Amino acid sequence: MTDDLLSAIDRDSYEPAYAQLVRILTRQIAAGLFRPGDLLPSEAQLCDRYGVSPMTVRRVINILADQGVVIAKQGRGTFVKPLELGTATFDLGTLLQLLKEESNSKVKFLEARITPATKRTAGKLAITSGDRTVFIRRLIYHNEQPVLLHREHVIYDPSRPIIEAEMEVTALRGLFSGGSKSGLKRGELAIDVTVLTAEEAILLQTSVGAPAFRLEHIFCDYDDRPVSWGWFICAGEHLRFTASIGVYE
Amino acid sequence: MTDDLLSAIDRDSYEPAYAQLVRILTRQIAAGLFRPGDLLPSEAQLCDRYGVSPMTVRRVINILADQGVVIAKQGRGTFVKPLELGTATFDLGTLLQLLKEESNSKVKFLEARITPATKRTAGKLAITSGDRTVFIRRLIYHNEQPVLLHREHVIYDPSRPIIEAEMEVTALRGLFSGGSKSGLKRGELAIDVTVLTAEEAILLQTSVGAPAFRLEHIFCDYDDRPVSWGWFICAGEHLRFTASIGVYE
DNA sequence: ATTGACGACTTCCCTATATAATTGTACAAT
DNA sequence: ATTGTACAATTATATAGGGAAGTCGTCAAT
Repeated sequence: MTDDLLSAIDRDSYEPAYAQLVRILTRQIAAGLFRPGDLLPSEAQLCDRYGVSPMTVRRVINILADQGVVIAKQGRGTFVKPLELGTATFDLGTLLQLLKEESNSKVKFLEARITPATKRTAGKLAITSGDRTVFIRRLIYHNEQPVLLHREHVIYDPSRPIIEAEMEVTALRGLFSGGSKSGLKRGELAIDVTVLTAEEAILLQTSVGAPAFRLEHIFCDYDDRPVSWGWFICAGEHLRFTASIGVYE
Repeated sequence: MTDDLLSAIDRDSYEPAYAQLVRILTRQIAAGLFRPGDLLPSEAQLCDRYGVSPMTVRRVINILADQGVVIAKQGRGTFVKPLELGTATFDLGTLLQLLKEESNSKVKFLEARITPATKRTAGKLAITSGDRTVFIRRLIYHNEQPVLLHREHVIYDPSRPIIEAEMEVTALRGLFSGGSKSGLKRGELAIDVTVLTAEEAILLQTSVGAPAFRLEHIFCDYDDRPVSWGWFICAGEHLRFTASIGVYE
């Protein structure tokens, strides 16, 4: 208790004042000193209490607010937010970490050929059915073990000089680390569940019917035209998305 | 072009200056005026260009930076970030939206009984095997159709007054909207894939072996002790996680 | 009892200014 | 060639304060 009350900004620290105050308030909330629904001290009070300027306190409140820890209501005060499932966010960090370590991972090209677009592919890429696309299949290994199967359709259009660069980017390495000259503007991702087909099971060296993630992606260029559509298949045993909600000290 | 160059802060607008500038810069980036890797105008230049104070520009840069659109490097400048898969974040918004509309969704209690903890449950809840827990099974309907199956183990310990409140919170409604008096501090979530067992398939009125999401959760109280462990099962056909990366105007 | 005006308090937005920290360059000294 | 120094440009942090806008209670007028 007294520890929390005695906590103060250390002016000699390399840690900026605002960061220290974020830490202090977060810890106080985590310790239960302020519970969900409680009113935090007003900004003026925090200024006096910690000897910082209003702008600094505002900055701290803003940070806590878009961390989702508190919510500030004009004219009323700043309140501690309760635990909400909806605030949980999952990312691809775990998936990508596997592949970041170059040494342990490698990519095997299975196939790359030019083929007319099916109706479905044409729909996804906003082209007309029968237009030519480059179809690519890759197998990504981690520790000598196949983990990801990647299928992708890339628009084949010699009139677009972008294409060449796309192929680079789509070379996975670029996709993950983000090549600077990509010419890609945005992408849409979606996660589905599926069960492995016979072909997929063989490639991924596991059993048919096993549950798997399917990560679909579409990338668009600066004219908002789709350039590539594809998806990764990953057996469930190799992947898990995790998230945390609430306050962590 | 000229449109982008002529764009200015409207002082009479209700939209704050910082928000307007975020919008302006975002649109310029989305339009390809600044490409990945490019250097943005310096903060001083932006001040002159748009007639705002340095603090306001700093706020704008900060917002863009933690949106992942740009990255500011001290002493060098602010750069436009390339597209990176790792920045994609998925949330439970779609899942929860289904259940927010009270009218279309209802919860059916299947079971709630006190039972000794198995080894696995004890491990998850950090109690000793054989301790009593409350086991709960629920079925969540949306539009008269079963969508989610929920299983949960809650610690049964009369000496903890929290328990009573937990039961409230765990009453789903509270879980989603976040009861203010929850007494819960934090939670861990994980998404797995699985295939439906016979029992699950019957309850969810779909077929055995169908792929499904499994959303596991553990909630802890203010002493960091686990209070409840459980998971939702959702057939894949009803759920899809989506995310976007890149710049949206 | 209801309404309306006022004031106290709060968060929100913005300006103006100053100082520190980091980086890169140019140039002189070694 | 390498090193060191000085300088300019940049972002990062912080101070001090003012006005706008929202909320809530008080108190007088109706």
